[in-house]
Order: sequence, then C-alpha cells, then structure tokens
Amino acid sequence: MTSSVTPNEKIWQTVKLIPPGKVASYGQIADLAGLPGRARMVGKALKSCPKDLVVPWYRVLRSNGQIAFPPGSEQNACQVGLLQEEDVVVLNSRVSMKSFQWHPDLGEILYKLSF
DNA sequence: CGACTGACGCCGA
DNA sequence: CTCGGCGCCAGTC
Repeated sequence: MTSSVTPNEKIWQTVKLIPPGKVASYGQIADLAGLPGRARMVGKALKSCPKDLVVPWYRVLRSNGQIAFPPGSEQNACQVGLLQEEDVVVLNSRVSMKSFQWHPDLGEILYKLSF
C-alpha cells in the first residue's frame, strides 16, 4: 500500500511476476505498472536494470511478439536461448504471442504489487 | 534552452 | 507484408 516506489521499481516488480514459459509486451508491462502509454519507460527501466536485481527482462517482447533486439546481436541470441529453455517457441526472432502471451491476474497483481 | 534518441504502441494507407 | 505519422517521456548533446 502506498509504498513510495519509483515507476522504475514498479516495472521491475511487474516483470518479475511474469511466470516461466510466458511472455509479455512492453505496453502490457507499462499498463500493469501503472504507466499507460509509457512503453518506452519500460525499455528505459530494463536498460537501467541493475545486476543486483534479478529481472527476467528476456520475457519482455514487443507488442507483436518480436524480440526488441535486432537478429544477430548477442542480446537477441541470449534472449532467444533463455526463452527456449522455458519451452517458449521462438521463430525468426519472434514468439507466438497467441500462445505464449502472459495472462496476468489483476487480483494477484494488486495483491503482490499492492496497487 | 532546444533537438535528438531510444529494449515502444497504435492506427491508417 | 512494409512504410509513415503521432504520442509519450527521460536522458543526452
């Protein structure tokens, strides 16, 4: 409740709630974090993601299911590898959101994040 | 102070 | 499918 949490931390918390084998989009995370339309902030937040904090940033993709990094980059390969390890099918740097998009439970979100 | 950039999203043609 | 435009905001130049 009313914990003084920076938008950045909210984003990290939300991303951490993503269960294995599932993925979420930047806009979705932004919305759940209380930042509607601020998908870019999510990207910035993940960029600023401190190593001390364990955040499954690799579970965050674009709204169309495509990986945020260009194919051939280390980050992209790493993300794909991690996703595949969680039974997530990745084709051409893309994921079938239709089958792997995360369906957050508002009740659980409100409970865990105390919004 | 303004202009540009960026792990983005959505709508229209 | 691709391409262009608008919104949105923090950080950098």
